[in-house]
Amino acid sequence: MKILVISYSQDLAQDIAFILKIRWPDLFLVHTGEVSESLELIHREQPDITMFHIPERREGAPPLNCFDIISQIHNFSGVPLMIISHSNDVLDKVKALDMGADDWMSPSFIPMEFIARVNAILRRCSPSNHDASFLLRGKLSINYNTRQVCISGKPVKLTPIQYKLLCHLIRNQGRVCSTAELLHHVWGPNYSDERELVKLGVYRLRAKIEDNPSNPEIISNERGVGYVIRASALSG
Amino acid sequence: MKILVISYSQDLAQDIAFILKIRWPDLFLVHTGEVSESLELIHREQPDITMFHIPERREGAPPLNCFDIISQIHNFSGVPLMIISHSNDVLDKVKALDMGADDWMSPSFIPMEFIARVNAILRRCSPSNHDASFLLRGKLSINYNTRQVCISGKPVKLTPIQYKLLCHLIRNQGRVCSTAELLHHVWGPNYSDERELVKLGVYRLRAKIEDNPSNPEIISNERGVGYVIRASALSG
DNA sequence: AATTCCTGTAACCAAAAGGTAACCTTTTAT
DNA sequence: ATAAAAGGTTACCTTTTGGTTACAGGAATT
Repeated sequence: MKILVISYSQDLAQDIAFILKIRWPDLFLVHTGEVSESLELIHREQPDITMFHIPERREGAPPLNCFDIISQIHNFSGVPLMIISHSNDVLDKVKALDMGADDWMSPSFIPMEFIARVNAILRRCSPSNHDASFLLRGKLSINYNTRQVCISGKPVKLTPIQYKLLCHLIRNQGRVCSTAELLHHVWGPNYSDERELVKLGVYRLRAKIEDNPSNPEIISNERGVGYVIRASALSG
Repeated sequence: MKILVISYSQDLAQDIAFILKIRWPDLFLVHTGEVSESLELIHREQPDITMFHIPERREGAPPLNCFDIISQIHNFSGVPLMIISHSNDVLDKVKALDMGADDWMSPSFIPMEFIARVNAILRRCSPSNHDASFLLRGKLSINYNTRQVCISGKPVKLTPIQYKLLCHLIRNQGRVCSTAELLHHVWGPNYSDERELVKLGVYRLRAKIEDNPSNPEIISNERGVGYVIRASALSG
């Protein structure tokens, strides 16, 4: 996954790089040079997504025209573009989006939202990338597109019920999900008293995702209530 | 251009419809009914984009789980989703985007920005974006003009259904397409329970494009869900 | 008119998944 | 200490699913 970050603020570039590393430890490029160089870089590197930080103002130099840049890029590349700009002017935002930008964020973004939005764009723009819609929590990763689940990098084949069960627990990570709740969400609204099923379901899921199923670390039981994946459970 | 708006607030639905009419005077649908009906509507109408307004709170009824809805929709459709929600919680936003939403806006959006964002999503997701007249992915090539399909350079003659099936899977490469979705897209909206057809259709398609049909490498099955062409499948 | 091709129906089978029930183990309450 | 309850474990059975084959009706082609 090749990510190109173009920023004229050394600090912001650093910040973005740091954030992106959380999710894409391997590949990214940061550039803080001149516009023409940046365009050249897009052309040469063919990144999967480009983040363009438009500076508020540059001393000496003429003010950068964000729209010119977008249109220039789109002359030779269909690369997904995320604009990062201080401007609060809705007109700027609208114009940028209309000209071909895929999203627009303020530089004071919240890292998690930033990553999520990058993800959303990548998912749409490079559906061939099997990494595009996925969640990484410590040793566990889930790709919601391919429904592929990995534990410590190793792929695990889950049945539909097991997959749904894991997703629900992950989605509600840190909160104890009652047996009745799991039954309802995973098995469906027609089930309500068959709590045996949850027991077996968890057992079978554990058998596939726990290092030592008889001493489970990921899915823990809250006696008399239900099951939970604690925040600390996936760090190993 | 078919736009589906699902809202539980009659007022907001009206507002959105009004705004959308500025840009797309012709086609749109608004729905304000029950969740199951809404899903059914997506299934039947196959909109190009869906706006989902998550209500703040509904009296009497259990609170709507936005994430469940997204995940349910993605079980049978790859329709682009824009979530409209009052929630200011970044975690909600991130979760929704991670689960497959394409954008997230507050109901107090500025109309122009709303339109611009819908535009941006459509630009990326609309089919016209996908059918360059020619596609080359590893060993597979498709000429959309002549409908000529080649595997490792060798031309393959596909029947209409087989061609549509392959195109849909390729267009959604990396995403598991549910049996229902395939049935709907390939066979048409009048089919909904004849899952036998998909089974046979895939079988016959495999017979033509797989090196070893009884050990398929291109089209893989996701038990209990559907079929997918994985990103890695065409490299050979 | 004859033939080929495409599509859908039906049936078969093996494998996978899910469910039932029993039994064992641990925890909790009396 | 003992019984009861909850959860873990196992074995077995039924249902579902997907791959496969055969066949027939209808459309398209010759």
